[in-house]
Amino acid sequence: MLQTAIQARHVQATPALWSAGQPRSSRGRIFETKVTVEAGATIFEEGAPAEYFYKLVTGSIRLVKILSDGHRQICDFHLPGDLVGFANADDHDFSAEAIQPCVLIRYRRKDVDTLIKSDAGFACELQTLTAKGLSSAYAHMVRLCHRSAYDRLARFLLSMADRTQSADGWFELPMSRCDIADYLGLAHETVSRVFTQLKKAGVIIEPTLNRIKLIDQDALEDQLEAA
Amino acid sequence: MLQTAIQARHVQATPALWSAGQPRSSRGRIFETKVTVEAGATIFEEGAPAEYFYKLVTGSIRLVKILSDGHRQICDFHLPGDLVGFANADDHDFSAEAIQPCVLIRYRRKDVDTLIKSDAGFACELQTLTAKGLSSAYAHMVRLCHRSAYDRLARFLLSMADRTQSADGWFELPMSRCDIADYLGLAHETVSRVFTQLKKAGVIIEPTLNRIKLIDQDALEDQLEAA
DNA sequence: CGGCACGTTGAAGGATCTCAAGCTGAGTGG
DNA sequence: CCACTCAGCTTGAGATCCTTCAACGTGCCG
Repeated sequence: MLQTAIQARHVQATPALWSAGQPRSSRGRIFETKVTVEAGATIFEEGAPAEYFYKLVTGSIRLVKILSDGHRQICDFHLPGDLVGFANADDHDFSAEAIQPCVLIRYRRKDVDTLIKSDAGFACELQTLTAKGLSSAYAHMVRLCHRSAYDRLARFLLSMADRTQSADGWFELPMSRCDIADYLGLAHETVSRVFTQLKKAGVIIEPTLNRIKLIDQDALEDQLEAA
Repeated sequence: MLQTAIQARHVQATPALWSAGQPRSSRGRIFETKVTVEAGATIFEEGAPAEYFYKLVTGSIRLVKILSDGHRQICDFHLPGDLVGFANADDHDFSAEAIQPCVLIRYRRKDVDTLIKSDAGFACELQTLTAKGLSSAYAHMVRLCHRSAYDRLARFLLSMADRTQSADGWFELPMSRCDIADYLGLAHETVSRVFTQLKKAGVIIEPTLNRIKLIDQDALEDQLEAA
């Protein structure tokens, strides 16, 4: 079992990690805590009381739910800038697992109301980030409702490219084929098959595992449009 | 073509529709507008500038996206109390269509920052509602990732029962079989087949179309757990 | 009565899942 | 340096479930 190794320290004089240059505080109270976790660590567990929520600074995270039949489902991948663990419920509906080493800013959920009331800038940003999360959740539903495995994977790659690709068009998938399968609602064998199909068709190149470039992004988008 | 027939009037002296008994206002400005739409009307259109967002008071709404291949997808059903049209983007990603006659409270998006800053109670409630939307979006993903049509529909019915059933266990589905199919990523024929399967198995009864009672909700939940 | 929208049912075909086996690369220990 | 192991990835073959196409039923409304 991977043991969670969370190192936390209060942010006293760090450079701008949130919107402001100064750590969020009020009347001497510190509301932000910087947290570091290693790859594979569990940040919070499904079913546990939702004491904290986080903003991801570096690294990547998967939101996992284990279904009663033992299947694993991934509901979201979080990248830097995303809000993590801000669900409605008192308990977490999902586990959050670090795919890579991560740095996060941690907030106490019960401070939310205080923070919103004392800091309108925080309130606005929190609102914007939550709405962004909702918007990306809807985008994922659109992917999931596409019948064909090819469509789902192609659209997933396009969105990952949008989120993470560098100027030369290359990007790195932090997650495994299994993670992708559990995210797209496919068997991992199917994901693998579609990957080779995409490579054979010259749609993508992948010289080493998970290092990817879309050969003709526009053509791929058009193809998905037309289909 | 169904024409949108939106009747709007400023809320001057209505009973409590939002959290407070008084319409939201600040320095003499009115921020809330009550809006009435008839069944089938489009409240806002995919691609249009997102000038307003809404809180649904009565009625039901579907969030629709037309895919490039002509397929229609429904990303969400909204019931009273839900926030509608609060996406991140400047333009709406989806159309919102009234399934039943609806009453909504309308807000101007560009007033959001002002409202958050001037009214902490509003800010907190907005935040809570958005998080609730995110949470229900994740719940829907879990449904969508279930392979079998039976599972998807059964879980959908359970969630609709949770949201809308009265004390005696009966509830009314406001949407058509086609709507459900487009929501669950299934063919409408498949939805129809599973409905008859559920009825023959004695899991549900449906004396008139869309008026439903779950015979043994716990047993159904257990069955889905076990599967 | 006819038209229409919606729902149901049947049959055939196809896409994905499951099970099973082989492959690759990294890490380990002799 | 090589053999071994293990996890993750790839590939193959058959079975299953859903989709598609098509026909029919039902209720509503002019």
